[in-house]
Amino acid sequence: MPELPEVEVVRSGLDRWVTGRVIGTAAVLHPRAVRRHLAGAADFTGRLAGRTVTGTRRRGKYLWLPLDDGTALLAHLGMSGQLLVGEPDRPDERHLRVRATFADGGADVRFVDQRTFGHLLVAELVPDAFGGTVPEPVAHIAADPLEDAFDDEAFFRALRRRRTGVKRALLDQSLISGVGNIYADEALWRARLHWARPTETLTRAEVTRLLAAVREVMAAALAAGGTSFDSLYVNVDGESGYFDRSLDAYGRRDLPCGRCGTPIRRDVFMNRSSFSCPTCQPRPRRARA
DNA sequence: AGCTGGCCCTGAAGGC
DNA sequence: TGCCTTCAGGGCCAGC
Repeated sequence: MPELPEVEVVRSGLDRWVTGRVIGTAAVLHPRAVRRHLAGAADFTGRLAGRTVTGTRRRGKYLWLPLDDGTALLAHLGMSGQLLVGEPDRPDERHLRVRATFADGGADVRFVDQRTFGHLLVAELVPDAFGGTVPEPVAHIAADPLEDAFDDEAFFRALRRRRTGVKRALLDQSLISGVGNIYADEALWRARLHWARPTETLTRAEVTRLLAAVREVMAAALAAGGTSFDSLYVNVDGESGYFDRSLDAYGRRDLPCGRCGTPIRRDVFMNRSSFSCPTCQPRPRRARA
């Protein structure tokens, strides 16, 4: 389940392979992979043919390749999406959805996605709220916590205005982008906050602690090449990261908390798992799922 | 307007 | 053995 660190590993891995190269042809092998490209698969491939890739960019969990005509190839990996680089004559992967070849005949780029929650599209680059440009579908999301543009004070004020639980807020990409279920649980564990804590009761010191925890856990995951909890996330060479060995809360049901030894508990809300330490992260009297 | 829950999708794993 | 159920979850959107 790729979150910010995993997407960044993919972006940086892709960079030297694609920057400056001219796209030859693209092929869509599964229509669902381009379902958000509303003009359809033929328009999608038509917009890529002959374009030069000018770089690689990322915000939160979105990754894009700016093209030489003011558009960009945008990718969201969803739960199981992979962008793989390799020799064009290798066999098709089982869940190959989109293939892009290059005019020089060298290594191609493939979008492989078992669960089909991921997608690709081509969109115009538009100005964002921070003086840069982003693909149009990315314009509505917040900066991610590793960007200079992220405003800690504005995040604190937004949390105080909300009437929801802190984990739900962490997963809301319009407040802070790039955080998914794994890093939300890890950051809350590090900051000793329960997932159901009402955001309007958070103090400035707690939000500062939480943001520091988000940044620390993401930086550590990045350094380890990302997390691969269920082996579906891989870098452009098809290799898994090993940060899952360093997880303190996520997936550790009934295992001892690394700080106090209390068994980690698993709760279900938002139809997903939340792992926390009952001692370090006591449930607030007033809880908001 | 802000917030919540349902839905999309596939394959692995567990239960009977 | 084999079938059925459960689980993984990001983002969109309907509806309250």
